[in-house]
Amino acid sequence: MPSPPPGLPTELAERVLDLVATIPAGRVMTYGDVAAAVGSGPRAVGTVMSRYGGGVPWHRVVRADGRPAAGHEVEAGRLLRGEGIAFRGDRVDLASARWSPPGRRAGPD
DNA sequence: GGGGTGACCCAGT
DNA sequence: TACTGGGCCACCC
Repeated sequence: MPSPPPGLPTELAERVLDLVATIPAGRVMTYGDVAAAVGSGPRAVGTVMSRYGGGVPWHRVVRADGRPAAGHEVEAGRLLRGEGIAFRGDRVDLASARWSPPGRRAGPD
């Protein structure tokens, strides 16, 4: 069993993790995108990821400039390349890899 | 209740 | 492209 981090996950953390878990392989989202989707700020998302990101594809969440999470550039880059994500130097090519969750508005309901 | 910290974002230079 | 300053939100002491 993976050792759970100290402190219990908050409601915001659950929303962030749930969303990140839905990001398909080969695609990425920025902290800002995730923040907007859960109705919070990018700093808060970063905090959540640093504390509870271990259980989700955290490498699929990158900064607004396409660079992977601070302190995990190498690890994230290795995983992302393994998923076939296009790179521009050390940064993800957001133009082709950026992803957004499907909005219920567009679908039948 | 107040202040510090952090896997951030944006605009300006 | 790199650096700086201000703003943003949640969590911890």
